[in-house]
Amino acid sequence: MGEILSANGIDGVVRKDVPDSVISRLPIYLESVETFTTAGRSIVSSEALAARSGVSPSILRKDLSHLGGPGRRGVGYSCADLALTLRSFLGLDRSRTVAIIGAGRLGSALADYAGFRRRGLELVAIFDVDEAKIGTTIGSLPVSDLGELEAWPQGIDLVVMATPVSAAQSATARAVDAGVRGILNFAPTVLDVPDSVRVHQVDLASELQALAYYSALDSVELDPVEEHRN
Amino acid sequence: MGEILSANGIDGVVRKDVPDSVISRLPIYLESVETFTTAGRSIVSSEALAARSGVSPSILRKDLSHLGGPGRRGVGYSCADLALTLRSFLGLDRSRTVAIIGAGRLGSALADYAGFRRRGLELVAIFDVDEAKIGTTIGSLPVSDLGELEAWPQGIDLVVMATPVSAAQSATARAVDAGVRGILNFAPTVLDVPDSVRVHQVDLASELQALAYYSALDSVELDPVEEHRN
DNA sequence: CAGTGTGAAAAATTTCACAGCA
DNA sequence: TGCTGTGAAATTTTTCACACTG
Repeated sequence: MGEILSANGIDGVVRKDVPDSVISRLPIYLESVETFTTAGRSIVSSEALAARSGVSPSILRKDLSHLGGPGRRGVGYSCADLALTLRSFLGLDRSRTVAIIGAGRLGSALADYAGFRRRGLELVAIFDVDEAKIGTTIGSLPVSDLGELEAWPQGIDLVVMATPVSAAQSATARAVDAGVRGILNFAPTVLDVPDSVRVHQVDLASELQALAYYSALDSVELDPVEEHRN
Repeated sequence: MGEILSANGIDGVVRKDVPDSVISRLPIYLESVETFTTAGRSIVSSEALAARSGVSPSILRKDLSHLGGPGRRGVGYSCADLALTLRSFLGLDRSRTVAIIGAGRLGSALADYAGFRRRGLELVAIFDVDEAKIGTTIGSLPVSDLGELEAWPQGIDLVVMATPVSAAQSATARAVDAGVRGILNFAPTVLDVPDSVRVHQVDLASELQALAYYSALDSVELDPVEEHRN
């Protein structure tokens, strides 16, 4: 632990290239290992961590090997060390500023949901364009005018886009101008952004429609004793 | 168009095996093609559809080829036919019943969000265990006691799980007993279900943490003229 | 001809199986 | 001895390039 920083380029140099598929699972491992820590465990095996995370032990070990092999052979992973390594690797040691754009039902719900702070994220603003909403309070945060986004004092790292489809692209343009680096988009539309900005899509209806497909399938055989092997 | 039904096994026979990765994109194509229809287009090319959907044209064509090749060579895809084919393939021609479990902030917001009906989904119930919430109204639906889930008259195909982590597994057990076939889980925990039930996970904090990783990366070179090729 | 459909190649991801180290 | 770390194999997914058809 420490090699990670060099493999990582804390100053923005190289950062070993880790596949997206791996990155997307690391936060889940972090959450799992914290559950074990809370439960009083100090060491955990790849098998237990994988089970809690919903993946196979081999993929968990392979994924973690990208962080320099944070475990001890014949023993397992130290919960405390692994959590530290994961947080540092994900860049959560200095907490990231998050803003929600869209103070409607969904935006309001998301503002409450998910202990941001516990997970290394700091919700610093909620924006809207609706005069009627600006100035009202959600949780303990006031709703600000979207026009203030670009000049926001602390700077904003990440945005949760909770606007209607019709407003999403123009709000995105503002966020990009403000230097936002990642957008979690709940509007069911593809956002146009430069390559320097990453967009992850969350589409409730599409997810449900995909589930509908499987629900129509008859529960044909599915080798009944199927579980993660190895 | 019609071959799809036989490849599909409307009566629960074979249903050609289509990869999950493909299934997850079909709802997006459906949404895109409906946008074109609404805009008055009757024919659309793989290039235009792919651009609107955020994928490459070649993957779109390959994906759609699983539905029996619904396009016309030298011409493109008929918007109307393609929408019909997609809906039928996904099993959305008869609309699927959906219930939300958890009438907190998030559950309430999701109940409003996303025109369910327009997308072939029918929100039929919202459940909670909290006496104080049961009987109140969200949108136009009353909140029902979770105990009523199993005996719900219409039967429930899909569930959106919007409970706290602590309640998610027990609510899942009830849903499974009630014959639910798919669960969209917003609680950041892995649900234990039989193989006949599918779970898709949506984890706000994990998504943001993954974005945090990329936001920490310096916007190094990224061949600036990068776009979908072919 | 224009643009889909599709084998074949390439790339990415997952699984296997065991070497290596506490 | 036990469990991680990891090359190599297997599998899945994406891309390519062009044959095919209206």
